[in-house]
Amino acid sequence: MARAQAANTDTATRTLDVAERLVQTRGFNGFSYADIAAELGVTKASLHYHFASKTELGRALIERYAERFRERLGQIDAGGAAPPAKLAAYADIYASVLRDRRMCLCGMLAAEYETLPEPIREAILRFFDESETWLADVLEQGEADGSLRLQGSARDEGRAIVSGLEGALLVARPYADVDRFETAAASLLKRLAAA
Amino acid sequence: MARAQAANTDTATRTLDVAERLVQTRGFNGFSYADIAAELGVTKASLHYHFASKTELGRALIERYAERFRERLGQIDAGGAAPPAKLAAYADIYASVLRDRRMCLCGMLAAEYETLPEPIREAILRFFDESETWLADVLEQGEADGSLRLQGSARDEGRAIVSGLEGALLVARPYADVDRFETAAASLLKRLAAA
DNA sequence: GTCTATAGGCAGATAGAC
DNA sequence: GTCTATCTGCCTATAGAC
Repeated sequence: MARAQAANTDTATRTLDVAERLVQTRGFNGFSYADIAAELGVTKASLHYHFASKTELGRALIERYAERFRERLGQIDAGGAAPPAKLAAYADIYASVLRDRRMCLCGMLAAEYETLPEPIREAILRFFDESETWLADVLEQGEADGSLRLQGSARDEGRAIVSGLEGALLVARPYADVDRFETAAASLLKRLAAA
Repeated sequence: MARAQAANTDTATRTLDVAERLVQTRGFNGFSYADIAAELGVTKASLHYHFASKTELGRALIERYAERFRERLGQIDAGGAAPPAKLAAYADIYASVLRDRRMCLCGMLAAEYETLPEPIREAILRFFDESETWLADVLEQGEADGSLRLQGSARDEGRAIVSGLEGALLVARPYADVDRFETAAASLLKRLAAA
């Protein structure tokens, strides 16, 4: 993991890549070490060398996913767009997940929440909390500069956006219908546009 | 199943009751025949007598769930309330699911969609289709009588409501926070209220 | 309709050689 | 860091007695 490895091709990273896709498409209870091993052409024992337990693998998965999500939020902030455009860019993160025919990693894990070990549970809640905090900030900016009009508190509107987008992903995926998602997302954001 | 059984206490019915709760809380891949058998105090073999395969059990589960959902929609219609009140009653079906600390059965299965056998997949899509059709009707009534104001088509607004409520359930459940759901649901419906 | 017994497979995980 | 081999336990499902 350290040193000058070929960054994206070491076994640990490739394991995370495959496991991430499997969780996002099949759920944490819908794949096994054997699935990953077969796809990478290694044995299950090798995987256990890098991630001692499935719980540890899951924790690492969320951590990397949240970190990348955080980076994308930082890029949106750095772009300096107006609040409505920031919200659209936020929704487009979700759209890109669906175009990959995946569910949001943490949305999927939220469904399985009751079956998951404690370290994973905590990480899921932190992920949603971060999104909600970032959205609340954007919504407050928009209210301040007059580009957005909120009906409830920034916190509550932020929560409605997160859950609205997660639900749009959840339902659109069985239909394999990106338009279905786009329409729901647009309707979600439209109501915040200033009159 | 037929005859004059004590309606709600025969093994088939009790199996459906327990399995339904397990799917709604843990997912289809998160429980086993052994879990149900232990809770009912019978053996796994007995369960297989009533539901030969887990797939058959799942199909029966959705069928009963959809039928009961259909009945509740019928009751709302029979109540003769105005469209905005009908929407609130619809959202309250979801709230009652969350109060039971459950996810919508079909929302849970939507997450696991890719891992599910074909008969179950079909039943999930039919469930969402029915809700969307019913909602589109209510929304059109509301637009006609002036009690609701739609921004998009009735079909699209209906879809946004279904996915918005499913997402609100999905995210609120890990937080075990009914208020979180209520707030998101209210915000979802408020924007349809006539000016 | 429920039971005992069991088949056959896959799960997550570990020991120890290389 | 990857392998072979193996453990233990659970999974869905079936056969056949009662």
